[in-house]
Amino acid sequence: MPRDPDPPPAKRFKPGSPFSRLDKKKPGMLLPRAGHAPVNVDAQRKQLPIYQSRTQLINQIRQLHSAVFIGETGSGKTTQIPQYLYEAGIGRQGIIGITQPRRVAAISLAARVAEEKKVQLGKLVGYTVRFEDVTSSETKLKFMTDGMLLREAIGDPLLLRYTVVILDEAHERTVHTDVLFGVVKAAQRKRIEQNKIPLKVVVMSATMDVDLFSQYFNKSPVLYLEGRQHPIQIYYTKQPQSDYLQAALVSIFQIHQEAPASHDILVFMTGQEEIEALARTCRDISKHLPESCGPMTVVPLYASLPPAQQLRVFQPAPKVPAAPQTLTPHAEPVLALTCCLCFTGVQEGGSLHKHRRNLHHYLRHQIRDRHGDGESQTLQSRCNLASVILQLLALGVPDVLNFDFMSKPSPESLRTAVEQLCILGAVDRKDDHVSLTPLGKKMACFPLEPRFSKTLLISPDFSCAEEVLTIISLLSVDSVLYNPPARRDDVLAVRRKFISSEGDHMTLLNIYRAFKKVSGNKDWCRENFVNSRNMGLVLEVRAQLRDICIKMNMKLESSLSDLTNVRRCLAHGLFMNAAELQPDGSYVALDTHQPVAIHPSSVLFQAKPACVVFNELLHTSRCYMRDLCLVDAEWLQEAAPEYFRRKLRATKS
DNA sequence: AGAGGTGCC
Repeated sequence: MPRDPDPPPAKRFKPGSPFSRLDKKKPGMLLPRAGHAPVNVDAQRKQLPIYQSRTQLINQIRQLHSAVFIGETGSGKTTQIPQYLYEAGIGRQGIIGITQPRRVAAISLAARVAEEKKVQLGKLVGYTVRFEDVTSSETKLKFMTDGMLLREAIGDPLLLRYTVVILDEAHERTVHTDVLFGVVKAAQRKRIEQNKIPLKVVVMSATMDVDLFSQYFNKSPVLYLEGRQHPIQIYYTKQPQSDYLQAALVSIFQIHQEAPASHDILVFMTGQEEIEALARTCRDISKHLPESCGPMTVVPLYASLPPAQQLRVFQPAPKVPAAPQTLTPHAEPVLALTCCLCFTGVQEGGSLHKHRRNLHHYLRHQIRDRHGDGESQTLQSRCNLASVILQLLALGVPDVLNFDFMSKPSPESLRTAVEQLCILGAVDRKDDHVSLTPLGKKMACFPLEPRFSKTLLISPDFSCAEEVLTIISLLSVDSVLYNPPARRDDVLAVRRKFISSEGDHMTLLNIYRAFKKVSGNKDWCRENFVNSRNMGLVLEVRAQLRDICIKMNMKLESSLSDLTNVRRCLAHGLFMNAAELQPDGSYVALDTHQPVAIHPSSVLFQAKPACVVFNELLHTSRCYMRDLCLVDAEWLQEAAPEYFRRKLRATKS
């Protein structure tokens, strides 16, 4: 069928259009353009629209405890406001902390601001993300991930090192950022009550729906940051596009042909798979373009790329960065294509499923950005509330059930979370009062889900802490198993030598041990279809967890060849995630009695183990158990006799 | 007999 997408916006270049306005040579905005003539960063800073309102902004913030800023991407708010505050002497007694939802953003923003301040990164300007702390005693402007500040708050609930906390990208909310908001708000209130140096809170959002933020921070004023570096003009296609990937592709090459070579194109897509496919197609096509077109560099950008590759979008080149919806690089493209999806004309059965999934993905972001109601449900579904509750208790929040959440989780989900922590022995509950047990206190020290920190903490009782450290680290990162579909048979053949009939945990452990034997050899990884980057992360996570264990004086022993103890330990830690084989060959989860199935990726997929614990449940076409470990039913009983007695009663009644 | 989302500590 001939495809006839609407003429894309590039067709409409004409004098006075936003594109022709961009023809005026403007230096790159937020990031250095290495390779070009040296640019004057001071001059660049002064060109930012936000610079005009600098004095006014400073005067307003000086008088406020809290403020909410709305400024679109490109207004320069994230790089400039921290500097304005610092330059105006606001918060000089302490640190100005700027939180970001993502690591790459925290790192690249810090690098840019250090460049603007002409200082070495890690001195006046630094950043802190997991595994990387590029700060020093001199650091006054500190970019960090939200998660890092939340961790810091456990040791310092009043955030006394900070005089200003800037919560950036506030529109990208999760349960964790909601908790962070609550922690920051409480710290601010308590510091006033205790006559300590006040904490200024600045919330920055790219979207207009900031009423909730303003309300939450004591009806703080909302300040609008006018303008952006580059004007925006939105064009729509006249008709729905049956194949938005194809339409994007056509648009990309029309723009590439017509726009000046210095301009970049940014395409928003729904995920890694689409991004890689589009990048491949673009590269293929660009090889066969006439020379008059100029070269095209295609730079994919998504989270699972190595950070160095993610930063490539900031290098100057004619290029097409392809980014998922949630990742906005801090470069100003000449044109951003946001691809909306629709069902019209989607015919093939296989791709219908895919489109539906993508649409779902897309809508979720739309809904989350625009709609206040139902939001808390979306937020909850994305993360384990039990770990949030544990964290709150560790932060010293006295009444967790009535914590000042910006969007309150349902009482039922809160109850379930507390119940889970109770069963794990992390909390005690008397009437409505919930408190941390000594075990729970230790559990909160690990950057892990409660059931994993519990498993790790009891591992010395089974003399297998080293193995459990390894297994939990392996489960904490994206899979170390590399499964290119095109080489499926090779993968199966190579992996056979690691497979354990005791399940996925033991199989992963075998792979890790083999990897260590060859000292992390990259060729070995390639030959054995092991993702060496993720394996590298495993080593980092493991080292971090091990440090925490050592600080707690845990006895770190290895069970060596006998892995029964390891499985017993997993049974004792993961007993809430257990399932039993039924006479008809199906499985039932012992906790909820719901039917579950073994995920096809499990090494036990074709086996029929009588009793297993699993890592997580995946609700897709069915309810799948992922990462299974064979256990004895008796181990579960000895792990939590009371819990299983109750479960048994529930079954009978 | 058969899967597929993200980010963070």
